[in-house]
This record gives sequence, structure tokens and C-alpha cells, in this order.
Amino acid sequence: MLYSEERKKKILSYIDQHGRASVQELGEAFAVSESTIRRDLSELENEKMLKRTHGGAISKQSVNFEPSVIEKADRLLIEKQAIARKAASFIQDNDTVLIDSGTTTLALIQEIKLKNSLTVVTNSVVHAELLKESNHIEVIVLGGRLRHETQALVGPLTDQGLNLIHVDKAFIGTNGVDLHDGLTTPNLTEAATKRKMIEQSSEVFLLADSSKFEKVSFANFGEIESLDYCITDEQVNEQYQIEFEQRGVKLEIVPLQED
Amino acid sequence: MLYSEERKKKILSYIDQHGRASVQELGEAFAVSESTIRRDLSELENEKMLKRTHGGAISKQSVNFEPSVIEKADRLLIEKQAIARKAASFIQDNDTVLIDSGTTTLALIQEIKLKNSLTVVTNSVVHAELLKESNHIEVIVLGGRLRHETQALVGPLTDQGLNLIHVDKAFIGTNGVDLHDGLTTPNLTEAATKRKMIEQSSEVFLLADSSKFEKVSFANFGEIESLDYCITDEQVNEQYQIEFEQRGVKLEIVPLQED
DNA sequence: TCTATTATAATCATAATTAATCACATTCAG
DNA sequence: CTGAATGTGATTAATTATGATTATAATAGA
Repeated sequence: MLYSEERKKKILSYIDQHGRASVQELGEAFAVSESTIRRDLSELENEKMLKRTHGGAISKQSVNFEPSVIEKADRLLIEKQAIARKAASFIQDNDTVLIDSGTTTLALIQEIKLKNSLTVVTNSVVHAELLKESNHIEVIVLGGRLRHETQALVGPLTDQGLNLIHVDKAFIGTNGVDLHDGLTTPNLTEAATKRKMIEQSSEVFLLADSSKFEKVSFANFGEIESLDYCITDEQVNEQYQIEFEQRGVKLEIVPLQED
Repeated sequence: MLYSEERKKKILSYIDQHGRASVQELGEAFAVSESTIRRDLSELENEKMLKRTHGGAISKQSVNFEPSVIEKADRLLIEKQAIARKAASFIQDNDTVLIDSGTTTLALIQEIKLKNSLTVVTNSVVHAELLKESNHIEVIVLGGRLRHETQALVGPLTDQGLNLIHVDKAFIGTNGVDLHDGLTTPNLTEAATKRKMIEQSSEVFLLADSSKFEKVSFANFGEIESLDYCITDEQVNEQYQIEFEQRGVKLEIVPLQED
């Protein structure tokens, strides 16, 4: 006798394999009543694992296929995509770009997939995972210790990897941007990695939505002046706009997403 | 008489091995009341080690609705899990282990999640991704170029990362094992990485189901003698069993999974 | 279109399983 | 030694999974 979870799993794989199945057919196959099968199917439909039809169900294969990593990311993308798209517009064919870990830069990864030939260096396993099927993109993962909190790779191994490379453009995320305290993030080791990233790039782009401004976190990883570009949204304080230009940082402002 | 923690571990391995178990069955097996088993199971479920059902529990591996990475892996796990479980039994608390990329070693990752404190070094973003929520495990990702075909990290950056470390145990996968041609894999760069891994470990374990035997692939990454252990299934040729022992390699044979 | 057929959701009954509770035994710290 | 904390088993009320039933809804064929 199967537990309901086991049965549901088997129903799902049956439907994925055959493309479809009828309630009757499933009831016989698993020796349970049609009521039970109907309940199973509606639960599986709620979990978005298949599509219910009259008399049975069909596989969702064609729609369903992306991993949940991407799904989770997608929600954030809605907010951060405008900034990411702007950032992507600076990337040219055959560029070598360094992409920091974090949710804002994750949005950038989605944009980057659309590019042609490109070398992408990253210290995030999530970012790398998302690029794994983009055969036209050369992906270099910096080694390091996996920080479970942020899923970033950090530490001496990362820094040592960075020593070996130099990129055209680095896209860095941050927790705080402040005129006096510069660029800050909560973790000291991660800060050291970001600092090193800035060193190893010809041009440095900071991706920071307006909520990050006038925030100061624990560990500093650079001054405003170390940036070449800062990409943010239109709610950024006007004072920052003036000050950034004075300090030689190009401030790129994107309109907010309505949605 | 078992301590509850011991019992919980045994319940877990029983369920992982059989795929499922009923409360009654477990109560009888461990000579405790069903109440106790229910408490154990709900604790294990809280720790996300298994999935509770009415009447019992089922292994997470057979139920996992996680990202498609894992789903794809799961099908292979059924075949390779026995080998992986055997391999995992060699790992002790506080060991530093190196885990190669590949599907056989991916099965090992699932087993490793059950361990307590451990440092895991890997050159696979998929492996790292699967461990990202295991806070009790220190995960070190070797850097390198992402090979889209195998999702392994390879190349000079990987080798250089390996130079910095030395581990207690390395678990290596392979495409071919042959008495004359040694250990082989289709890609030259990946072979170089495997070779380096073998160098940097005190003990080397090869994970290879019997289908890999008497196969020769393109690039050699070591001789039989460079191994300490080879873990395989019972269909392995008897000649190999004799020869391996003569060459100082301990051959560990696990029974084939039924089902 | 209309009707006959089939599938469904909603409801109920029931049997099994469970969570919640209490009582008892053991362990551990003070 | 005492008392608190923990682990366990027994008891019982609540919950869950299931199948059966039936009124309603959807589909297919004329």
C-alpha cells in the first residue's frame, strides 16, 4: 500500500512520461477510488506540477521546466530588472565581465544570457548555475568558501583566483552607499572580496537601487571615487546626483518599474 | 538500548535505504512504542531529513520536489545510491573531503548532507548548490572554467585552487576503468583536474559502477595503483577483484539495488 | 442545438493515524 | 539527596485519508 505522497509522486511521473492519463486509468493502476485520484490530481495541480483536464490530467512539461532557483529569482527580477537591463547595455560582445554575487546582479545574469560571446567571471554558485546552459558564454567561477547566508564564494581562495584575472567591467552589488562612509556590506570577508574585484577591473559599475543610499553597513569595501558608474533608480536623492558627478562617477538613473 | 539520536540516525538510514517505512514497522524494528517513533519522525522532518506521511515516512530523495537539477539527479541516484552510501560510510566527522563532479558523486552529496561537521571541497557548481543549505557543512568551491557539458569546473584556476589545499579523502568519478589503460575520461582538461585531485588527497576513493569497467575513454588521469579504494557493485568481473587486491587497492563491493 | 453520457465537487461515514496529554522512569546538576 | 529536565509509553480526542453517494457540471454525439 502506497502513502498518498508516494502515489502522487508516481502519478506525476506517469503523466510526465505518458503526457497524459485518465482518472479511471490511474485509479485502476494504483488500486484506489476515483475520488482519491481526483483529490491527488487537484493537489498536484495546486502545486503546479501538472494540468488538470476533464477526465484526467496532462503533463506540464512544456511550460514547467525552469528550476525554482530561477522562479525565486524572478520575483526579485521584477524590481531589479530595470537596473540590470541598464547595466547590461554597457556590456559589449567579447567583453570580459566580473559579476558579483547578490540579488541585484542576479537580475543582470538573466539579461546577460541574451548576449552573444562573452566571458563572465562570478563568485556566486547561483549565478553560475543560471548560466550553465548558455553555451555561448564562457563562465569562470571564482573558487572559495561558500557563505551559506548569501551563497557567495569568499575568502583567500577567491582573492587568489581574482589575482589571476583582469576584466573589462565589474558589476558590483552593495548593501550601503553613503557619501561619507562609502560602500559597505555586512560581512568583512565579503567586503575584502568586493574590494579585490574593484581592483581587478578596468571599469567598475555599482548596481544599487535607491533604498541602498544613505545606508551604512559594517564593512567598507571602497570609496565612491573607486566607481566608474553607478546604476540606480529615479528615487535617488538629488544631492547624490550632484555629488557623484563631482567625484567623477557617472550616475545612470533608470525609471522605476510600474508593473 | 539505543540513545534517541542513534535511533534517529538508524531510522533515517533505514528509510533512505528502503525509500519508506511505516510507524508500526519502525516501532517493532527498534522495540519502542509508536509514540516514540512519531516523535523521532517529526523531529527528522523538522530537520528536513525525510518526509512524513500518514502512517509512516518516505525518503526525501524519492519525493523531492526541488529544482529540476535534483530531479534529474534523483533518477540516477536510485542506481548509484548504494555506491554513494558505501562511500559515505568512510567519511568521519570533521574530515576534509574532496568531491569530484559527476553523477555518481552527486549521489554522494545527498548522503553527505546527513553528516555532522565536515569540510567539503568540490569542483562542481551543482554539488555546491545542493549543499548550500547545509549549514553544518563547510563548502569550498574550487574555481575554474565551467564546462557546459558536465557542469564541472576545470582548468588552470581549478588546479591552482587545488594547489592550496590538501584533503583527507578524495572521491573521484570516472568514465573508464581498465587494468591496462588505467583511469580515463573523455576530456583532457577534466583529466588534468582529476589527476591533481588525486595528488592532493591522503586517501583516494574511486566511485565506479560495474559498467565503467573494461572501458577506456580518451584521457588518462591515473593508474589503478593511485587509488586506495574502489567502490563498485557486485557485477564487477572477478578478474578485477583479484587484480585490484594485488595492486593494493581495496575493492568495496555493494549489492545492487533491487526495485 | 439538445440530449445522453460522463466527470466532477461536495458531502458524509468510517477506519486509521496522529497530536496532545499525562504518568512514570531515568538522568543530571546543585 | 532533591528537584528539574528529559525520554518514554499509554490513553484519548482530534485529524486525516479514503471510498461511497449524489446533485451539478461538462462533454460528446445526434
